[in-house]
Amino acid sequence: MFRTNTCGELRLTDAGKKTTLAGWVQRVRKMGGMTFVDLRDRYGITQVVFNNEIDADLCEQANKLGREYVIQVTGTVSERSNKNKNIPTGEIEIVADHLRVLNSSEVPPFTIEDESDGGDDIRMKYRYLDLRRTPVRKNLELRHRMTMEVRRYLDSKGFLEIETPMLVGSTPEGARDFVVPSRMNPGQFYALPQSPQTLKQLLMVSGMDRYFQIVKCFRDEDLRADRQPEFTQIDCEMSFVEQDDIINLFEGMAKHLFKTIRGIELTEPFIRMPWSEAMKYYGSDKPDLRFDMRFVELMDILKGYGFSVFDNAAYIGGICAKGAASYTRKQIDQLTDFVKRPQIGAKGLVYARVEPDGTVKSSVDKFYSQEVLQQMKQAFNAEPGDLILILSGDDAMKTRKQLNELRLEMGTRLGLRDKNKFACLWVVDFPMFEWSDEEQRLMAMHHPFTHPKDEDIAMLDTDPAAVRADAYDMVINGVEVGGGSIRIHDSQLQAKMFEILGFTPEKAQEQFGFLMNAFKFGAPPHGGLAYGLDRWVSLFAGLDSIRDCIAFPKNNSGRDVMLDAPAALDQKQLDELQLALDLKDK
RNA sequence: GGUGCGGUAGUUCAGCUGGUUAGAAUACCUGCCUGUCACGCAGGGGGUCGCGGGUUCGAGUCCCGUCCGCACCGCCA
Repeated sequence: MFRTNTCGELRLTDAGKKTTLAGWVQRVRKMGGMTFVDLRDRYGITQVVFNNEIDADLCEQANKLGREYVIQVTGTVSERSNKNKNIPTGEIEIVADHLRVLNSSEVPPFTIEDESDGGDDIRMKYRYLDLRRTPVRKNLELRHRMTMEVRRYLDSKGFLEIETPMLVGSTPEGARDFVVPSRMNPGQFYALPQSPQTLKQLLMVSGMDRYFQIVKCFRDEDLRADRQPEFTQIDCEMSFVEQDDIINLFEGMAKHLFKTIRGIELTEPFIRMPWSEAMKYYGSDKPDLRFDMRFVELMDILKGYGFSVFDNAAYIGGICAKGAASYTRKQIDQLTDFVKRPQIGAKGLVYARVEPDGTVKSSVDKFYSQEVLQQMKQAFNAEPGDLILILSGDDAMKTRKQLNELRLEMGTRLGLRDKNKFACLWVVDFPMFEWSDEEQRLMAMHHPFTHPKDEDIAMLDTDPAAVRADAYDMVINGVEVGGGSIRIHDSQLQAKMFEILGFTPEKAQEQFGFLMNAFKFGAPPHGGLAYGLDRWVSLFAGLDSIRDCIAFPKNNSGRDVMLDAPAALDQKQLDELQLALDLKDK
């Protein structure tokens, strides 16, 4: 037997037992006549002791061990004279009587310890070593537990897990596709799915009723800390349901995860906030509701007093930062610089402090009487010690988005974005379309299969931009953790959608004929949702990047630095695919 | 496509307004050490300052270009 126990399980009650452990050498401490080895596996660390007076040869062997050697040790579980309270096995040690080196190791390029000295770059290059570290392993363990709970929950609700193909056809709408050339069909390409969207809808046509899949999706777009070109969705679809049915069932799943994984019992229903409200009060379709600081619009109060910036603005709005009146001039200047950064693009920042006596002192006092400023104070329900921050602009939506950045920044500065606090909500009633300047046409905000709200269908012909969709996102702490919609199941309505999106009937037939044809054969009403697994895990683990919960992630440029992929193909492979490269020189 | 920050020992970093032989910590190697657990003590080795060009008597330091990394904007139905 290679091992009788793991490095994490032996306790004082095991004292006196003979045991064999196998694992990696975390560290060797040579004391002259005796040598301590910390032996590590994924279950923990156990101290092994070699004593010169008991077996000099064995101790000499132990002195030759290096970091990350793989060894097998047989010995007796013994009570330690000096106990280590920092580790679960700290009350015992193994008094070794046999040592076998299973494999040696070069000195690792970074220290394989909880607090590694390695930066991201080198840890990614040697990710297999990084994964030996407890914090990283814990993230994968958490991910495993979450997928198990997802399967348990959905199975209990009658869902079938069904696999859909990874080699599918390219679709024009949405993100760029990763494409795969077909050797047997020269000049033709598969695409990797951006999501199994149409396939799961076809499964509904097939009567599968309740489907789910924990599935890789692929999008050839630029990366972010929360975006990888391949990522995992918990993809679900249901038939014979309305929006409420879906929201309730998947809110139930969220609560199940909170309870089983984080031990948090969420009893209240999640807030359901219309998209228009989210934009109006938070300037974002994914508001972070761990703190309030909602926008207050000030057009009525502050316009018309000769302050031209405000008098000419299409939008004036602000937030009230509780207790931030003590902000120094320097801190305010930092905030001003923050909102003026090109990525945010505000022209400037107006502030007002509520003094201890209740008076308001602002940066634009010369334009406003105390009476007007008091009116403003009332609008915010501001109290002495509060700091009011105001942005204005000639485009209401743009200014709200700027104010959103400021709100989040203030939330961070005031410590209101606690990673152990969770604020969940549904954002509902998204617009059906949004205008694309680049394409000069309406684009589907969610996707082209989304059902318009029944009461808005009439507007599809008259005012499509005003049509709202039966679409919903779940947002936790400002992170979009999932979203879905009721789908169109009528081929006529689907055809109309494609028309509005600028497809000719021929093009629509070519791209999505399979779906519209299927709808002609008794497609049931259906809808669904997809959760982003990587984001859920990151949220529960308190990670800054989803990379940290992915075993082998891509870097910022979409490269796998460990595999050194992507890479050029051999000429032979290109020849087989009948592909010739025509790379543009840089 | 764009903006910002970074690239110096195996690793993480310091290195000022340009100026002798580029430092620290840690890791590594050698020796000593019988209760360590971030062991300790003594000693040692280790550098294409990302790369290319320029300015200068002189560049890790300044300038230009380029590559790489990270964050963000665009993009991500």
